[in-house]
Amino acid sequence: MDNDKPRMDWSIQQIAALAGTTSRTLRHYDAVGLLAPSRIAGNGYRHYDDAALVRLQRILLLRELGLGLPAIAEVLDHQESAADALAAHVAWLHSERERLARQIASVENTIATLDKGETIMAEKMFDGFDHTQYKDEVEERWGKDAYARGDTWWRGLGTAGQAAWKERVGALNRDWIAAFAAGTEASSAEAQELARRHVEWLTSVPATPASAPGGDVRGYVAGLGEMYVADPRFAANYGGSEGAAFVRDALALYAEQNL
Amino acid sequence: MDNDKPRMDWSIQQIAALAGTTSRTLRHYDAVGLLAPSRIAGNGYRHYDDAALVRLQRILLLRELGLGLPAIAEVLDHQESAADALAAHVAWLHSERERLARQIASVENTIATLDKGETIMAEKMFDGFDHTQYKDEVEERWGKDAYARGDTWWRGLGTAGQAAWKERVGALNRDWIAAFAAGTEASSAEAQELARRHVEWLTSVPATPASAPGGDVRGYVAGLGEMYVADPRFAANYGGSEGAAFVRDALALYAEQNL
DNA sequence: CCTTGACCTTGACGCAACGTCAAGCTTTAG
DNA sequence: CTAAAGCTTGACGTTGCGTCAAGGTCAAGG
Repeated sequence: MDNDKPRMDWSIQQIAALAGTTSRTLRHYDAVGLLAPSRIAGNGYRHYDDAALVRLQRILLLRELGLGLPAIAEVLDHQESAADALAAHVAWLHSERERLARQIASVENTIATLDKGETIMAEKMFDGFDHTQYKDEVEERWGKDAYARGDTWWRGLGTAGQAAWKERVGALNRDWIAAFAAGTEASSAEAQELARRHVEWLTSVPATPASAPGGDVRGYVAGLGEMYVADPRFAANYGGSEGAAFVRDALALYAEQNL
Repeated sequence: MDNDKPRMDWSIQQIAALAGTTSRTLRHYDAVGLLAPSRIAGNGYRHYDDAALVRLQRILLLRELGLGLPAIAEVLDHQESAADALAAHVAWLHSERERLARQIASVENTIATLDKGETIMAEKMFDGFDHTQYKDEVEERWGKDAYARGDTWWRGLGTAGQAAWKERVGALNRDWIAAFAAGTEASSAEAQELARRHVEWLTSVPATPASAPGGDVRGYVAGLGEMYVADPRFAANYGGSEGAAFVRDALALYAEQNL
């Protein structure tokens, strides 16, 4: 008879205990407009009824699933179809998990390197990179002038600058290898971000057409990718020919879409 | 000849570019004591040398691997063996990845539930147990004093204790429902084990006669079983009246044989 | 009437790691 | 000489509350 409409009236502590949260959280939700008290007494005390409890339960459920408070508000207030919101959320969760996988690969890679060669990172992080080693290639492909300019730039860096630059290359290569080892797609956002970094790196070297004012950056990047695959010395930097192919594909796609 | 001792001196922007980061980050590292400039000019400008660059490179490498700045400082300053720190870190990464996996499963589970029956997550209401909701019943059946004691006990648990307790109730109820759904007999070992857990749970609540020193535990348990069937609010916790009847029978048998 | 003591209120800082203005001084290029 | 860079410190914003801090409210007890 009188239980058809349960007229509940809880204090902030009580409803917090009922829902398994804290009063601070309730005040926070009130502050951000996610859950207002059903009633505020003359003394300023917050009071909640059963409708508020239902909403609170839903909020906490969605929060446990990892949604942010704004997203929760979207679902509860503006008919944002919980299923859709959760579907989008689960996609984000998957990408996060993949990111962790890559980072794990990267860290384990670094640990292995540390265990093997005790050379702590930085010094000869990238032993495979000897500037003059590619003198002939550079001259042949992009002209003597290019090499001369590059050489001047390189020696101008000083040993510290060179170490820094090599370290940067090493980090980039490690990330490429990690991404490849994790089975990342060349078209994925991660691979494309690597491609962006790669191009950024290329254009920072004044010895290449990529950094020339009117240079054909796009064609240069594409050609470079092919060289990575064809030349075993380069391919070695990317985990062999397959890894290099992965780099090439990612670079090609990036060049096509962004350059 | 002259390159043996590189005497470098870069501005904040220059070293930032060399290392592939921003000047803001450099100032931040200075502020938190992770990397101080090698020199500060009379005009207040920060200047960095090659030693600072090496340190910066190491910082950025470790940061890319996901370490926090305090952890990085630990590694760089107090011989914290990079390999050990990274090993601990990779363990943390794995646990995070597993957590994401569980969350993904949970979200997909919820999505499936939403797709099937549109019963939006209201079912999870009350976790099957709302303490104050049954105030009247408790007072009527076992006296006002009992409710007061129970309420005191309940609030004395603290949020953590309450959450744990509710989780326990939830697990018990889920197991009851699962057993009922599986067609388990009330007299079976499984059902009797559930009944034992149920009584154990009841006697842990000081608000009931079950936990009183000379209380009539047996009669209490029997009466409680009847109430589960008669009261739809309780019955709902056990999969409807039939499920509740199953619980009642199992409890009655257990009380008869063991109490 | 006064005092606890429990419960309530509104601030406001802290956390991680910077991004992003903002206001103002210095140096360099034209 | 002036405008454009480049530098400085200062401070807010981000995510979701935990954690004091200072003080008002209310029922019970001396």
